[in-house]
Amino acid sequence: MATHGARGRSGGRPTLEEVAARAGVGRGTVSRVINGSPRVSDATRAAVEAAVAELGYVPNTAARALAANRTDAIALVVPEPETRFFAEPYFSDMLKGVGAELAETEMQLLLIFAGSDRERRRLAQYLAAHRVDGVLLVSVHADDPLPDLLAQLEIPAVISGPRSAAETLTSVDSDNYGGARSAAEHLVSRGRTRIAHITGRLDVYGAQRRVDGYRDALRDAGHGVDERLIEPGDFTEEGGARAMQALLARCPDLDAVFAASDVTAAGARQVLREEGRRIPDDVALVGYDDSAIARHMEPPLTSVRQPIEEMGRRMLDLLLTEIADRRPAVSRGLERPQMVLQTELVTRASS
Amino acid sequence: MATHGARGRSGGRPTLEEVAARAGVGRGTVSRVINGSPRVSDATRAAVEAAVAELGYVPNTAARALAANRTDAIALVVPEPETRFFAEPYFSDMLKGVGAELAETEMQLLLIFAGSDRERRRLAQYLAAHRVDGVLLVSVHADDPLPDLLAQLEIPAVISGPRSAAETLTSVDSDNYGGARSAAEHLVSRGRTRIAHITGRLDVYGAQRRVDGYRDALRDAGHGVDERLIEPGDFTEEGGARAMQALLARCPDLDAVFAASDVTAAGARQVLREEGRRIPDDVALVGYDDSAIARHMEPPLTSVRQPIEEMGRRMLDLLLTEIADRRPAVSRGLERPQMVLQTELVTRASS
DNA sequence: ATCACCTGTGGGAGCGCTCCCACAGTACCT
DNA sequence: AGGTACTGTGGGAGCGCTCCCACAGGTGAT
Repeated sequence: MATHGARGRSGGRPTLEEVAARAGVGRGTVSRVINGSPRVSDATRAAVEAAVAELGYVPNTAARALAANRTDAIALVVPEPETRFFAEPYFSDMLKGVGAELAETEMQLLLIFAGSDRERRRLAQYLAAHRVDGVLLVSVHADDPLPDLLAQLEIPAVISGPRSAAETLTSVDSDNYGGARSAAEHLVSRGRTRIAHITGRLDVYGAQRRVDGYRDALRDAGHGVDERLIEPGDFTEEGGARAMQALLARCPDLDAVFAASDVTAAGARQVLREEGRRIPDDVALVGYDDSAIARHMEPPLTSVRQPIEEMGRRMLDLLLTEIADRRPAVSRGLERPQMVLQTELVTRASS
Repeated sequence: MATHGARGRSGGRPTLEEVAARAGVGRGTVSRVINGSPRVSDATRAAVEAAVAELGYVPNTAARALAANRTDAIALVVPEPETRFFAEPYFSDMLKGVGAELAETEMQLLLIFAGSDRERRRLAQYLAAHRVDGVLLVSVHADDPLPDLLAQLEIPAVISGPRSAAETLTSVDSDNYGGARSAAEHLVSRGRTRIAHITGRLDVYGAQRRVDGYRDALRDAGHGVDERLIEPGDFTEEGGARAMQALLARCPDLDAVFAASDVTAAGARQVLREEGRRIPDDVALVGYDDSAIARHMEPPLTSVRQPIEEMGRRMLDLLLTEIADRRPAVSRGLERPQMVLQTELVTRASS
């Protein structure tokens, strides 16, 4: 077996050097072919490709990473316990979008949960070691230090819901304001006048924007805003039930509810039913997300659809661009892109 | 800034060399401390650790991987489309077990779906590049070529359900035979005499073993086995419904059904209900997996519990051992461990 | 005093790539 | 003929580690 090098290798994987020897060219040329550089003649390229095929050459990722100072991997970081990840379709849809887009590339996707303190410490260590070229961040709360850590380490990152209007990271979001507004306007157009809102977690910026949209829609419709019709929730089913109880106790005359998520709406529905209110006859109900829950609810739930898969795809696009530009946009003095995708109201029997 | 080396570096991450200089020791010594070698004096170790802390040194994974020829990463390969992964609690439980055990180590877990042909080709490439030190394989069908590829590449691997009694890979499994047997015996003890079985996909070895357990239990109870009471399913809800219809048409006198999964049982329940059979009064129903579905079914479903999380933990244990031994067990002439975990029948109102 | 044998340490060589400089060859101007 | 500019190519240097050989210094036997 014709190998060179001092340490006798035992017929392991072929190296660039061996491919070069076989093709009768230099190391640099093989590298150029492997990496798709245009500065190679057609004949040479063909010879190299033949040698690669004959030897079954596969580049050594570690060597490449060391020499080129990149990893060809990106992380999808979910700052939640795994349980929530599996429970909420939001995440799997996002993953699907990212995965689909990523299949076009040579990049590797890592899924990292950072729900517990321990996991977060691990993640920090991981990022400090620069084991990924970029990070996709979903579901981040307003006070999360993760984005700052990323900025400090100069790791390209894209966030799925900005933390505030002044988000410094590149972000992709759906139009929470517009979505909420369309839901409230829809209820107004159905002749409802006492429209309540169960909010999401208010430390999530998008939840605040939904409240804004709801408020503005009612005000512009000339209904005015009754603050007693607004009850905070937390995106969960129990939170929705709790809020619904509070609302019914406070305003028994309400005739519609706009919930900040489908899961919240499910909790509200349960309480409405127990209290003998018919949906939609007595109380119209609208949710947010247009998840499977909405379609399977009894009656089927009107809901605001977010293009989550597309958000995933766009996030990846933006991240890859940032990585290609090799620096976070801010350190190049550019403004961070803030992409906002439109929502769509899906009308069903509940309203 | 005190850096050496020809290519002027711009104050990037500290290297081993810099830590060594700071601690006043050699490169080798720092490496020994980092890797926990015992051959270092306490004083030196302390000095190195101080330097590491001061400089915020984090080892460069790529360099380590290149020099040591390992990646410190393992893959959990799911030969299914992502959709099924999220739909079936089996996978997330398994992931939880693996994740918990892995948190103890420095290893990185990759989640890889290989449902489509395209994804499988990608995976093959990935494995050929030896980008992971080992592989955890779940839900593999009898004719899957993946295990052979792994063996050929000499990548340590552990499989979650053996493909056959002659599985060549290290495997972890629950006692499908015993689990099915306990389910059937339970129905017998409840006085049922016409006990049907809806099987799983029969190209999955575990599904076959469940049929065996069912058969033996009935035979040993002196009931004999009526082959018309066995109907093939495929672990899905639709499959369960279809099989239930066939069974009712063929054997209207059946008084119990043992389904190969909870999801299958859910499909069967739907049909039984439509046909006006009461559960458990007319027909007793038993499932398999003891998933959330079983607890939430109406009536709650008796089911065979598999310790899936523990299976995940055990798989990881075995894999890490094999990696530490640095060769797949078979090439060292050892017999592959075949670990089998016990199941437990959880009795509820459906039987 | 000599030898053997520990423990702890330093540093050369090498892992398999990419980057980049150097240079041969060709083409097209002055 | 000489200059300039490009294309295609080879190969040195270096990425930041681990591995391992060499060796200093100590200890206890002969």
